[in-house]
Amino acid sequence: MSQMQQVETQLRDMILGLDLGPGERLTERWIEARFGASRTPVRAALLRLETEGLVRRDGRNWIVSPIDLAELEQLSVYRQVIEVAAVRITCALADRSGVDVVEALLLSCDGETSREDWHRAGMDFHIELARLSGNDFLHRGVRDAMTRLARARWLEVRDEGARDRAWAEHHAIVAAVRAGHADEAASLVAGHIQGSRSRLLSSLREERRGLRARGFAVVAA
Amino acid sequence: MSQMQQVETQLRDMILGLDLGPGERLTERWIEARFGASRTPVRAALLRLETEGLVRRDGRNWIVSPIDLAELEQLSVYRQVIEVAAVRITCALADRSGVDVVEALLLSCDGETSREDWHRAGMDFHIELARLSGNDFLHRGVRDAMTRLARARWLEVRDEGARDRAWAEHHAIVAAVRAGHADEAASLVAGHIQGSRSRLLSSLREERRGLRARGFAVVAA
DNA sequence: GCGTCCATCTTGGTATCCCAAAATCGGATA
DNA sequence: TATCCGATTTTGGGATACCAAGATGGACGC
Repeated sequence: MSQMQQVETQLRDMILGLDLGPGERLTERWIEARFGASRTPVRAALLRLETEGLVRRDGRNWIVSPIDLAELEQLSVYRQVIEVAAVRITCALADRSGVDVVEALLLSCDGETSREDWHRAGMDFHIELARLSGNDFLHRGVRDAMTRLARARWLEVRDEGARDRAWAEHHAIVAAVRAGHADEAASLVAGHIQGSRSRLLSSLREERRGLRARGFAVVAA
Repeated sequence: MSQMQQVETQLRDMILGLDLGPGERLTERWIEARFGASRTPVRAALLRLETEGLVRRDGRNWIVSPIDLAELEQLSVYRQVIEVAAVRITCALADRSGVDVVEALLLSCDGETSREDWHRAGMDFHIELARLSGNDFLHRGVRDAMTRLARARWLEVRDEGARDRAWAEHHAIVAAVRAGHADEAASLVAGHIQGSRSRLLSSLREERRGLRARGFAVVAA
């Protein structure tokens, strides 16, 4: 694997894992030293992460993208649009056997599963579900949206109840898709995303002070 | 304007204007010489154009992205999903005065207008229409999709009838959005995109031999 | 004539160097 | 002590040097 890809993935992991706080300044030279690469791959990685929305420019400088509540709201609307469209397309397919793979993602989580793995499986569920549509743009759209949402979801305070409810909704979606019930699947997906959105945003709005105190830039809606 | 941005925009214009044929190989050193910049800005430009889908890697090399009929088909589905969603959102807004700007785009074209300007106005209509929704992700999604479609639309053989019909459909969409008739606007947009898609694809499929003869890589569906 | 193999050239990947602009820090001054 | 100003450092943008891997091509052997 080339150094550029190494820098890119490691930096992405640090950002998504909140090792680098939202709003934190990044210097090319710090990254260079941190990962033992030269500036060329570092700059390439930053350019790619910029298009993913994980990093952005602040004047001449680089910063880790702040958490922007308005952006999260728009993102949820976008997700709702494309995920609903994706399941509708999937329901219209003759071969929907791919749902098994998606269901396996759900079944892989139980009481022993770490918080990290729940988090990842939650993202992958939506990404893989969209992939079943066979439309790369819907798939990539969901993937990009989930990437941008990842840090916020990590920050969200979730009770176990919410997690179990989300998992139940995921199962219901799988069942509807498997049965090919497009309208039902669409409304389940829409409702699920709507619910995630309101929980996420209200949680973040409550937590906002505490997060800023931790040095995390959280931009209001 | 920085050199990187110059290289990026000029290279993009050459690709979209078909001065660089689909499938053509690009070497960093050729671009460097062509634009009088060094490899640093050249590489940055290539990385950004890669995320726009205008350029891609072929092994270790760079090539101008071929025209991929399967991709165009998926792209049209994606467009349909997000553009319909965008006009529905716009129709639900209290203030829809932004449609005037979009309508002005249509009115700026007449018999004297060059083919280039018609082409650009056709793209901008859809992009600006999506922007009215106020959702950045829908807006960017449409912008990216139109960028990827641009070369194919350029290649399409269009009679003046098709162009006028498209313009009439655009006007109808504007009227429906202004009146706030969401369902009507949605079905007009869906129909318009559907029609564009079938005309575009059938035209390209017919032209495919000729295009390949001109050295343009056209990948089948 | 044809295929194979080795020298050579080209290419992208990486490291490093230079530069101009911006930020920073210290000291002089009011 | 507060403030202003300039020297110094730091930063990103750009240019260039170097390298390894892959492509190319021509000579040699069959």
